[in-house]
Amino acid sequence: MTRAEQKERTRQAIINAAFSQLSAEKGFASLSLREVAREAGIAPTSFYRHFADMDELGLTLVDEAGLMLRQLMRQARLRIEKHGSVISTSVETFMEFVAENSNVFRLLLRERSGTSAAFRGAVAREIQHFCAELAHYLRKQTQCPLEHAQLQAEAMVTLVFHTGADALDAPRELYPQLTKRTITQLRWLAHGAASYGRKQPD
Amino acid sequence: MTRAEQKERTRQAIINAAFSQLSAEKGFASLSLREVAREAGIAPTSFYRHFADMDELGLTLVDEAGLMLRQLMRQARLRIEKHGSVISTSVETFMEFVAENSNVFRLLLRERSGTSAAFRGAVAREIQHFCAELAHYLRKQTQCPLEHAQLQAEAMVTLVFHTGADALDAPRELYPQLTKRTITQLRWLAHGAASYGRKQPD
DNA sequence: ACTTTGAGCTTACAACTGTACGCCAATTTA
DNA sequence: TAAATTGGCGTACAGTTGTAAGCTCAAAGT
Repeated sequence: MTRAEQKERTRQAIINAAFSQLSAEKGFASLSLREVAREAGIAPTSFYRHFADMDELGLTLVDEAGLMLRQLMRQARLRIEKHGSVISTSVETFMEFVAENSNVFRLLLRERSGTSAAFRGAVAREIQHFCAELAHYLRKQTQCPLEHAQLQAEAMVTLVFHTGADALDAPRELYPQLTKRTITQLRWLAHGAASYGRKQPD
Repeated sequence: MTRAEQKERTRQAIINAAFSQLSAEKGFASLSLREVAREAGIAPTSFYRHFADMDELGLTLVDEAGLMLRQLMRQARLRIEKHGSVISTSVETFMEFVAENSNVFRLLLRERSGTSAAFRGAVAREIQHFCAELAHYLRKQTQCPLEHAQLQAEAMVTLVFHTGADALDAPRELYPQLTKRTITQLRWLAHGAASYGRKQPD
């Protein structure tokens, strides 16, 4: 089985090479097959033994990023159970994620509005997962109608993601301020949804 | 003066060529100087008589887009004075803008998280203008503290922009639904900010 | 032990990129 | 009218890209 093992290893080398070449100045679109192959330590044409396309690589990266997103949510839930305060804990956890995995978050952020419909769809699906889980959680907590919860979850995720995007261009010292602002926005939203909801059920 | 006149004309030809080559599948980054020159009807090297760089062209495009954004806000205000309902009128006006100028909106959306710091900065500035005007308006209307208004305006713009992004990939039939959802989110936010604000002034 | 498989390599090519250089011709200036 | 300026052109070059074709050779299958 050393055969398949070796293959998987260079496959990972390719994926790692791609991730490590992403940066603030370089998006996936401006990544070239040859560059990736070079950094992965293989010949350009060997790339095709693992991926048919750069697009296929990209979708793999998005999948991996989505996986990390789900881990993030799990971690947030754990912290909430211990620490209590739902909103602030969530935002803080998310900001940590962005700080420590900026390349991963940037990938999601960019390809969400990128030039490939397949990429956009993949990212949208990952974020939708995220929203759905959050909505489920909200519904348990506030016992509001499902559609309500979904709409609120979507807005929350939108606001948090936007803050994450700001964070990518901000020095670390500003993170507390960004976090605080976002927490306020989310509290407003939650409060409004709770009290306004009754007057306008649909 | 036919000299400068002619120059300005081909300059506009370049700008138009660039705009017309933007699409869902093609972002500014994947635009080539030669392609743009070809569509503008000039030789590749003639491009340099007008812009030092593709980047310089890009910043010009962003400026132009920002200008349209400000026109949009003016139009929204006019409609509000006639029609009343602030939130729904704003969202509807914005959705029309996105539908009719999708390439312009896409440019802003993409370069906001693009690979050029200069671009990101330029877009951020345009959106900040947008937010500031909205904040000014909110403050007049609700008489809340300035920081409050800015925070709320920022959240509103974030939510509306995000809906615009969704709209780019959605068939026209879904626009009313998207619009309705966003209006609800904005109402929640406004309501929450108004009532929650007193309890937590800062 | 023999054959098949397949990951990885080298070489090669055609397409495209940005841009340096120098010329032309028409407008503008002196 | 003579000189200077300048928008536009054609040519040319070096670099990069994706990928096709065919080889090698060690592991896996028989």
